[in-house]
Amino acid sequence: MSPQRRSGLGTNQEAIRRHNLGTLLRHVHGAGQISRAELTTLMGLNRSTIAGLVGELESLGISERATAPEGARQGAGRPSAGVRIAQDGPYVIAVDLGVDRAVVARVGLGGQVLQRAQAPVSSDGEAWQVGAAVAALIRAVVEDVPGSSSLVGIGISVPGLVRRSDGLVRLAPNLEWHDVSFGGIVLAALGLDIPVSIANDADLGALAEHTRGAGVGVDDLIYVSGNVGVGAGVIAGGHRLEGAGGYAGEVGHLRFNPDGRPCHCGNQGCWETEVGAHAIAEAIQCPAAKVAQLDEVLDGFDQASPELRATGTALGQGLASIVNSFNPQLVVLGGYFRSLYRLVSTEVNAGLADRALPAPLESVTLALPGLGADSALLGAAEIALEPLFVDPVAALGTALDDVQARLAG
Amino acid sequence: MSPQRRSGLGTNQEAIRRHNLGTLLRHVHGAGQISRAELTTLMGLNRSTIAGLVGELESLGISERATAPEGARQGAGRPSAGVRIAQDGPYVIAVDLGVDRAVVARVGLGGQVLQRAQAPVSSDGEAWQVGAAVAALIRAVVEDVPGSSSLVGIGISVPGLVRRSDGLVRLAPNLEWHDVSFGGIVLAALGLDIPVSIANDADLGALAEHTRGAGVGVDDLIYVSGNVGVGAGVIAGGHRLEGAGGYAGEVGHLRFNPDGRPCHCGNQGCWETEVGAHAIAEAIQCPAAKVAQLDEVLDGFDQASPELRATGTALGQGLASIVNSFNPQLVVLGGYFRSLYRLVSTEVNAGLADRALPAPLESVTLALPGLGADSALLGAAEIALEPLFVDPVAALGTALDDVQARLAG
DNA sequence: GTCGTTCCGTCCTATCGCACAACAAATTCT
DNA sequence: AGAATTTGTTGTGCGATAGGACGGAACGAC
Repeated sequence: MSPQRRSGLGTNQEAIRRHNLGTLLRHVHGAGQISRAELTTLMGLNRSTIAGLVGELESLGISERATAPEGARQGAGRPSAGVRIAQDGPYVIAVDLGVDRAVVARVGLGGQVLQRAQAPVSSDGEAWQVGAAVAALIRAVVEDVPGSSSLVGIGISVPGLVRRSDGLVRLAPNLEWHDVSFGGIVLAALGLDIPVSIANDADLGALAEHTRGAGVGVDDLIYVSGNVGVGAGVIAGGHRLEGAGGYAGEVGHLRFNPDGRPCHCGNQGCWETEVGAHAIAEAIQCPAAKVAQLDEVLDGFDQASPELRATGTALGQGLASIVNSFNPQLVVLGGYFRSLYRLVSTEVNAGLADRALPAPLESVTLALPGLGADSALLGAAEIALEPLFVDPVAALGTALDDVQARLAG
Repeated sequence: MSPQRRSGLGTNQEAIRRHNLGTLLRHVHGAGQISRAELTTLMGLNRSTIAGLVGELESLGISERATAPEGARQGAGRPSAGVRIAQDGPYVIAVDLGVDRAVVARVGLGGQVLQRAQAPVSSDGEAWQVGAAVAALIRAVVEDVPGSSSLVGIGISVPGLVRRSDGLVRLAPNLEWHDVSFGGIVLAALGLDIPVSIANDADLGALAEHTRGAGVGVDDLIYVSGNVGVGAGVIAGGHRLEGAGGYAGEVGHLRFNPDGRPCHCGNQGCWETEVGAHAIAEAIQCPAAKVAQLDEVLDGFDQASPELRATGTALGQGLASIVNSFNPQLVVLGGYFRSLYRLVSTEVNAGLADRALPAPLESVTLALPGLGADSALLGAAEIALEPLFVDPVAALGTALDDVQARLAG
């Protein structure tokens, strides 16, 4: 997650300071609270340098001094002063657009959800209607913002293909969107002009699980999301795998069974036709109206039917292709796969072990999300916070104060 | 390809110098010759800083001053002095281990093959026999090394799964190797102790094509290699995609046709059973003995049979799964796919267009390797050179002088 | 052919960031 | 209670890049 993927540029001293300040903040953000001594070890810098950086962060109002917690003494010596995210520090708005509902949260550094609101969204709604609904939720969520806090940006998670160059939603099958500039729509509905980042829900799930979920410290992981459609987000070498256009991870349309059912993409037998929500709904005879809440329906089961077990096998076998392709250390099963895996973990594991190559198989683990259903939401917060870790001073400079007043007007 | 994937470390001034010197060298290496003015623009540093870095590189004996080439004047002003790789600069040994032959080359900075040798390798040979053969080739290749040149390391390309933590060859099906420490074997046969880097041939093909082949400037590309087995190397975001163990890109065992032929991996209908060398040999009724030279056999055709065209379709359809998963900007078809694509490009393109999602499809291009059959060889050189770009001073410090004399003794 | 323009290399100085050493402070261990 | 240990603070030094002044080398116009 280091910010630096500079192409071939050189580094000057100004860049050092930016980078070190951003990295320091990233550590504080990741840990919530951390001592200066730990920072010294982690970053490999001198005590005095860390002191200078921490001082700058405090004078920016981002962090504040904290005494070490009671229990955790580890030896002799003067205890190290703690650094923790400030109370009224900068925050972002995170939006998780689902198939049938939108969740909006105000999230501070450290990943804490400070305020939260949600509302149902009709699946046949026009994009501008959804945008208006989201804008209303955003207004609700900034109700009680302290005046000194400033808004850094908005992050939006969308269940669809998002072009990374400009954030255009190319295709969101379940919302029936084609080429929708949803970021612009939300900004227009708010009457604001601040940085908006949009990305695919599975990509953001992977990011959040990597930062503060089941995949902390794991640099190669995949978040497979069952969310009506099936998609994956990939963290490779500690960085998001985006692909040339931003569409990497569309594993739902991996070829699975050439004689299988037709897929909405136009082909036949895509993996999604076997493990997608509609296939599972059919396996458990769930009415079509409740497909969007498939996870809750599945949670109501305590035993798996043979049909459902076959689905589990298909899930495992498809994961094998993913494991062979990406060789992740961890595969996180998100969306309704969370509920499904609880019922048919045996079949999933068997299907995976059956079809994966021995070498990639031995290093991979399946896991459930550490963030529950909030992975994508917190991932949206992460991408909105990202500018702070690249250059804290600049990001705070463009952040917006007094959002509540501006939105009221 | 920037060296910086520092996890969460800070940067000190020493690191700046290292990084800038390495980045400068990387630019010279990539371009062969480049002017200081261009370096100033590319790296965003001051003229005087570039001058200092170039001076250090020259005093290290890595680069030398060059006058600008004749034709290329672009306007008024004093022409900028060129920087070019020194004549007797450091070099590496690159080894490309194929199924039936080994190629060894002495490669200098700039990617120039200075000397080259090859020999057939029996496919049922023990690893130590192959190691001895490779060692003999290495001795041949350092015959005429100038005394002032020093050897930085050895890079080896292997057609199999290589564990990245220690370079162990976990599995090389066509050599029938299991858990072979080939780097150690070669070093023992040479009686030397220098850095050895080993990696999968497709991974190295991707790296070389990215650095100096068909994918220069393309940060998301995939090199699909047909080399008896089928594998892929992935460059994502300008960096190698290695995966947790180093096994990423094993696309030969993607599920393709569940009712298909049995694969040596134990499953049925892997993609490799449709587009692997044995399948193609069958389609063109090529005798089993010539499977290893499939590319030459295919080059003898000038028209494709219906069976071969079906193989082309299968190739394209399988590529669609890869394109959907990785969203590359470029797919380079290496190994015997080079020859195959010349015959059945129509079918490959059609199969890809048929099965890939529109969004990833629109940004992808198929291409032949810019380095011909040398992709993996030059990729092996690249990984061996890598330490020079991370820290030129340190890498030169551990480099070996007078290799010829040491190997003779 | 000469002069002006333009761009580049070289030298010197300034600025900035981190490392280092010395000292003071706050705990733990004996 | 005192020694030992670790950390925060402060002042100094080193090193890397930036910036400006100067001279050199080529191009273009008159």
